[in-house]
Formats: sequence, structure tokens, C-alpha cells
Amino acid sequence: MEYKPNWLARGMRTERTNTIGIIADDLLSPFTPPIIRGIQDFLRTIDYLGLIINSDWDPDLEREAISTLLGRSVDGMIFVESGHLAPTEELEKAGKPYMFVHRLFGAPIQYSVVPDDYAGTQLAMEHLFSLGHRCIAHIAGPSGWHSARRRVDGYVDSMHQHGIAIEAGWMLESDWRYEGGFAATQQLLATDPCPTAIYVANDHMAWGTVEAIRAAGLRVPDDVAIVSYDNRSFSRVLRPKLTTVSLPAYEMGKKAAEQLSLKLQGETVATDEVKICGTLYIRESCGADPSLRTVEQPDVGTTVRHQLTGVPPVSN
Amino acid sequence: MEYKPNWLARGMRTERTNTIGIIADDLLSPFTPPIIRGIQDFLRTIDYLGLIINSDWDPDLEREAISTLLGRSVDGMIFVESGHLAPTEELEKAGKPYMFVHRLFGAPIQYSVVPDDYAGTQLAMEHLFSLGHRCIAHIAGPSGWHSARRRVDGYVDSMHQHGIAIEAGWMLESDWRYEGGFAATQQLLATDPCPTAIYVANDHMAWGTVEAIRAAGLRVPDDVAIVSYDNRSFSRVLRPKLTTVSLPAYEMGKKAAEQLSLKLQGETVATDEVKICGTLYIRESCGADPSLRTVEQPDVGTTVRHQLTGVPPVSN
DNA sequence: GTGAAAGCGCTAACAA
DNA sequence: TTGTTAGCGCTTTCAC
Repeated sequence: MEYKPNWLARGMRTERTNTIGIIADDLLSPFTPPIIRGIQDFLRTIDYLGLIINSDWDPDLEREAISTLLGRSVDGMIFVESGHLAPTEELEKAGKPYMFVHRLFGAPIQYSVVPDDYAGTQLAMEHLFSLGHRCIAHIAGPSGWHSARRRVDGYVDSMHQHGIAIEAGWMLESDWRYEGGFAATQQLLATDPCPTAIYVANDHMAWGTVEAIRAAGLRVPDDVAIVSYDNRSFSRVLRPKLTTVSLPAYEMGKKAAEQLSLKLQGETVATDEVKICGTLYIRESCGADPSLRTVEQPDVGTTVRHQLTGVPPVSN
Repeated sequence: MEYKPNWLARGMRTERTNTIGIIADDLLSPFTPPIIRGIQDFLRTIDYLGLIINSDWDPDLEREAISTLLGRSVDGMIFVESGHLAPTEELEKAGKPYMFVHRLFGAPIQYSVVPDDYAGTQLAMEHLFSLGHRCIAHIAGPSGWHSARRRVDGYVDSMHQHGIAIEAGWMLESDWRYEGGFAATQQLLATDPCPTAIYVANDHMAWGTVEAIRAAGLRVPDDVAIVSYDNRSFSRVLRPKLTTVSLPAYEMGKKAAEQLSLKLQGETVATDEVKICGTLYIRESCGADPSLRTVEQPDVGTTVRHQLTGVPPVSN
């Protein structure tokens, strides 16, 4: 009968606000929006809402955010790509449940959802093997990052599992960036024996790899095949379109929210890291048969917008 | 003395929660995160927090979101890229202030912050003129979008102001996408007289333009110069790096929050659209003297992260 | 000036 | 089962 409860009053009484706090390093980091979207979509199913604060990688801001959120009586918290924090004393004292998603640095931590970079790497490597490649090089990210190290492990193990020795110079550490990928590739092309395929640890560097190969007068994928990682939105507009393993940001966010909701209901949740594996998006940069290509989903929203406005779906 | 107020109780008493609702079409739309970040950064200065809900371009979801937010007693609302809504009856009845940011379609509306695409276009065109170009073509976005139409107006007026006639075939409507830009450019290159510069209405199409020009055996910027619009993050990793006018998403969000805070304080705010002009990022695609290039700021957070982790700043 | 008390809307506990 | 009431923590009002 038109009755609309006042959530403030209810929250005051029940000590439950149906709100959680989300502390993100920075909303503008590339994976933060999809992680948060995943969180939001799960929260919606349990009638929760999220209050988002940016900590900008600043420990003081992060502490302040925790304090602010506690003052708002949130029921729990999720730390998104939060850099460094072991939960503050204040958070522990409050006894509210919390989760971490996609912590990038530091030792592994409890109640944390992370990408399964090792398994994702296997996906990429197996694809290359299935296409007949055996001389596969790897351009890695900076070793300070979890993801970079795990992708290296995956590469090394994968090669060994196929009984292939990794030649000197086939594994290079770079910096995640276009320029780094470009430079590393130039080095690689001067290697003997020269690899026929390169597993590049992220899409940015892979872009540089594509351009370096072209600059050397070679073609992708005919002369050198490329697989990379992340499935950033530009990877399907680059030519050739990149074959890449997705970093399952959305799914990770969803999972973290799900775990949190379990804790919210008082259930005991396994403390160890939850690993989520991405998917291989088969496109053009490996030369796989076109019939194998992943069918691309339109970006969320663009089809609805299309129906609404008559304006065609736009890739984001 | 360690006293921490309970915001719920305070809110119940004062009818002020220091919280606003943010209804976004979709957190994953490219300009939504920077707009929200702008809102958040302003809100922080007045001790407010934002509750974000995605409406996914669905009028029903949007109505539901308004209702949810009202139930949470937010003090006001901001609609981010919300497609269509004239405020619902319920919102009006609640008497809470609200603002729109970056409404993409439909008739102009009150209390709305939008990009000044006309002025931004002048920036782009003047840059081209200053480089000596007179034969300038325009690849436009779909005419259903405000931004596309205003960018066309800016182009046409700018040409006329310089006393230049727009040749037949110099103005093409496309679809915002890489493929559209590519195809339009091929058409343009077959035009006589062939333009020496192209003003492309967004970065995505401009990417296609670059590739089409290359495919025709011509060079950017030597044979054809390109300016575009939006300043998407990939525009500075594309080679040549795109000279482009930014869509000032962050600033728009900030402004909207500022306007809302004025309304929150009971001040009367001008009802007409607030227009925010972007900035011209001079890079490589127009062939401007290197000394004129805009100095690039590192992405928010990456420098802090650098200090924290020893890992170099990464472009997002 | 200081201090006590009422009441915001709800739910949980208790009484009938 | 149904109905009544106390009280969550704060601010505002009103009495002193």
C-alpha cells in the first residue's frame, strides 16, 4: 500500500544499513570500473548498495576512508586494488567483514579475490601450441607485480610441459607499456633462433610488439604470432585484432561481493585466496582459423541504447 | 576526544544524510568513471558521499533507482549520461535537488552540465588553420547525438569564418567507430580537391582514419593532418599520437557536483545548461612543431604507486 | 548561559 | 496470535 520504509530508521534499529563500503585505489584505474560493476551487480541481488571512496594509493587516505565508512555504519567493506593495507586496527575492532579484490603487490593476504594468471597463461600457451608453435618467447611485466610473476611461471612451466627448452634471450622483463613492448620486441627479433610466436604479458606491450614487428618489415601473424593478456577494449580495434586472455575483472568483483555476502550472513568463508581464471579471446593476432574466433559481445548498454535512440552500438 | 558521530542518527534527526545518489547509465561507459571521479572529488570537499546505481539505459531501472535512492534519504541526485529521463513525478514530489551531466540525446534540459563541443571544435580548427591548412574535411558522428551536431556546427562556422567554401564530399557522417572512420576516409581520399587535413569527430574514427591513410600509401601528418576529439587514453599510444580535444568529463562531473551543492544550500542556480570546454592536446598527428606539444601528465595514481612500489608509472 | 527532554521511524521484546 | 512500548543516537526546543 505505497508504504516506503525509511532505511535510516531501520538501520539505526537493526544495526544493518544494507550498504557496504568500497575503497578503491582510483576509479580511473582501468580495471576498477569493471570490478566495481561486478560488485554492484551482485549487491543488487541482495538489496545492497555501495558507497565508493578513492584512496589514491595513499595509506592515510585509506585509513580515513575506513573511518568515514565505519561512521556511516556500512555492514562490510571491499578493497578494490588497494595497494598495501593490512586492515587497520579500527577495521578489526569494528568486527565488520571485508574482502580484497585484485591486490597488485605485497604478500598474498586472506579474504582476497585474485586473477588466476597462471591458468590464464596456460590458455594462451596451449593456443599457441595448438597452432604448431614451439619457439615461443615471453615479454614479461615488472617483477614487482603478482600478475607479472605468475604469468612468467605459467610460461616457463608450459614450455617445460611440452618438453621445449627456453632459449637464452627468449624471456625479457619489460614495463607494461607500449614503448617497453616495442623495445623488447626489437631485442627479440635479433635473437637466434628467432621465436615464431610471442606471449606478451599485457595488451599495452603487445601493441608495441605489433608495431615493432611491422617496423622490421615482418607481418603479424604470418611471420610472428602474438597472444597477450588483459583484453583491454583497444585490443579488438587494433589491427590485427589481438588474441588475448581476459583479466576477469567483472567476475572478480562479483565473486568478492558474493563472498562478502556470505560473511554478512555469518557463514564461515574459506580464508585462502579465491582465484578466477580469464577467458581466451581468439581474434587475429595468432592466425587461428577464422571459424575459431570468439564471437564478440557488444558492450553493455550499447544495444539498449541502440533500440532507444536508433544510434548504432558503439564499441567503448 | 575520540568522539565519532553516528551519521544514521544524525541523518534521521536533521533529514540530511550528507549522501547523494548518482544514477549512471553504466559505470562501464567510457566517460562515466571520470565524470563520477569529478563528482566524488568535489563531494569530498563538502563531506558528502555518493551512492551509485546503474540504470543501463532502462527507463524502468531508472525509476526504480530513483525510488531506492529516495528511500535511502539521499539529499540530492546526479544523473550521469542518463539517456532520456525527464525527472519522474516521484523525484519532483520529493523536492530534492538534482543535476544532469552529459546527457547525450533528446532536447536540452534544465540543470544540465554538457561539454562545449562547439568551442572545442574551434580549438581544433584554429590549430589546423594555424598550421596553414585550408582544405579541411570533417568526419562527423551520427546526427542523433548532441555532440555530433555541435561539432558539425563548429566545423561549418569555422570554415566560413575563414572564408573557405566547403567542397562537396568534404563532410561525411559516420558512426563513431574505427570501421566507420576507415571507410569515410577512403571516400575522402577519392575526393577532388583532396583535403590536406581532416577534423574527425572522435578518437575511435580517427584511428580508422590513420589506418586508411596509411593503407593508401600516404603518411600522417605529412600528407594528411588529423585532429580529433575526446582524448581517450589510447589516443596517446597510437602512432602517430593523436592531436585531440579532450571531452572534459572530469571537469563536468566536478561542476555538476558544485552546482548541486549550491542547490543543497538553498541557493538559486541558473537553470540553463552549463557548458564546459575541453582542451586541445597537441601531439603528433597534425605535424605541429614539437615544442608546441602538450606536456602529458601521468595518469592519476601511477606516480604515487611508483613511489610506493618502485614500479614505473603505467599509462592506463 | 546550561541542562533536560522530546521525538525522528523503525523493530524487537514483551504483554495481553 | 495481536497490540503496545521502549529505545537506537542524535539535534532541537524549551525550560530554567
